[in-house]
Amino acid sequence: MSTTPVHLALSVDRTSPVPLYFQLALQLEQAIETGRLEPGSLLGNEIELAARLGLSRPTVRQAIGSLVDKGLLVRRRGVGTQVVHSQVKRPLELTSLYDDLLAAGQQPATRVLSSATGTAPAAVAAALGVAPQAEVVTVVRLRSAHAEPIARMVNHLPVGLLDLPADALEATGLYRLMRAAGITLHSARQSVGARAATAAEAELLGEAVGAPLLTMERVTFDDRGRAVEYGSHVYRASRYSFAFQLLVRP
Amino acid sequence: MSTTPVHLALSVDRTSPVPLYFQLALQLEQAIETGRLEPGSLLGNEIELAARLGLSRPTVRQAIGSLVDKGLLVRRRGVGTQVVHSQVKRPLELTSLYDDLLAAGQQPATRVLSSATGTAPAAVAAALGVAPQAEVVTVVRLRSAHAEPIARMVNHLPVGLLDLPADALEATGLYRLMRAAGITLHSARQSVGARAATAAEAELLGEAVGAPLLTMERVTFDDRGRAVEYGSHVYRASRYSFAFQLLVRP
DNA sequence: GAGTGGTCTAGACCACACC
DNA sequence: GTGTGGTCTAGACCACTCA
Repeated sequence: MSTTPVHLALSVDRTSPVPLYFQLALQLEQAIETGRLEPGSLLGNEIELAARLGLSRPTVRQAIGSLVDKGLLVRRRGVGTQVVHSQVKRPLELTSLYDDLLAAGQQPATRVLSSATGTAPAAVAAALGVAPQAEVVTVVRLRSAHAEPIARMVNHLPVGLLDLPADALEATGLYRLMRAAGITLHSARQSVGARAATAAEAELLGEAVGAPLLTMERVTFDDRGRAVEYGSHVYRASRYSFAFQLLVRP
Repeated sequence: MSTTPVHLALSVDRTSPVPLYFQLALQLEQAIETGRLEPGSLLGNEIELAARLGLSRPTVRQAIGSLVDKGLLVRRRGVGTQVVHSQVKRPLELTSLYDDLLAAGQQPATRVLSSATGTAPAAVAAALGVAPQAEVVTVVRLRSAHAEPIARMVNHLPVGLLDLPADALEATGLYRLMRAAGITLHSARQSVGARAATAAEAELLGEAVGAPLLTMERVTFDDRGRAVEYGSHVYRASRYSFAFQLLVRP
């Protein structure tokens, strides 16, 4: 007999267009986040849960499985399904400096330093997977928060992919513009390092020459496999660092 | 009628203890990696694939779904399942410097500079979630490749979790020791930044004072939610950077 | 309209953990 | 031995895409 350790008010609405497994996953996730489902507590077995909700077991498993993938639950054969103890925030996402700053309660501001179309340098063309002398749009932006410069961001995009009016770029982030244009971001390959600031960078960012800068290069692909953006950014190490959570592959 | 765009030699062995969906996923993944399934090609519909292999559709879906989660395939309703164009290597894993260097063909060498048990500083205790004056093991290592120093790594672990003989630490990586001890790593929260080298760091790593260093702090949790390790590492920016691929959450 | 993936059901047997 | 998750089946209907 199962002990049904927690009595949650779970229910599904079969008239809703939202998939049943998704409704259940949503409610479980909320119960975990609000603490109604305590860390370490057992969820009760899948069969009983399915019976209680009038669902089939595969549907319940699909809901639970999605939360296991998110790292919120852990399944143990012969034991049961438990809520993870550690506070999993969110696994690493395609971080957007704009959104990061917003989330941190800072007010991001952007100044477009230049925006031009021209032939791609060899390294950029290779990263984007376009012909060596193909035309690309190059945008250089200075991102600040609280009137303090944070980063210089250089982006290259294939021409014709997206309109990039300066006022839109100064009002929001590049990824938001892409998503709004119907581009589905799929994956990115990125590299994070550090180096000393050049004279020009020091001047622009208000650091000393030789000050440590955090660097990131990133190629982003959409779901058709097209490279949609190549970025090469430098951040003031004194003002910014990347923080993220990641899950170990099972 | 479906066009069956690719003729793959797929088969499953029902006498094997390996799950059928996993066998299929493995073969599809291999076909993608070797190029037999070309980027952009359609996989053929799930029903037919199931019939061809003598499997049920849910089993085939489970195999395909696992590759979609890995970012190797993209499903489009009404269209089919396609191989992604971009070469997805592996999503971000819990990177181990030891394994990174091995994979890069370098020969990692480790020197244990110190290893001691003592009361945890407040910041360390907070990160590990142990009592403020609890005992922790602190290990300091110098990691090199090709006789060139790469990083200084400082790790704190709860006492009693794991035996850490110096010779084992010099022969392999910390995470490998943990896994071998039956610890299942689950998630990690980490932060990557940069700063200038102190005199001691410069001396140890063979850099100039003030040279840019890449820093990483990381707390790692096991599947029971216990913090099993807190690390604070510095890398020579001139010799190392983090490269990884990530998937956009769907 | 034809073809695809998305969702869902009601069972079944197995492998593993724990008592 | 008992209870759990892990795997698998053979269907079904729906929603979306594209011609």
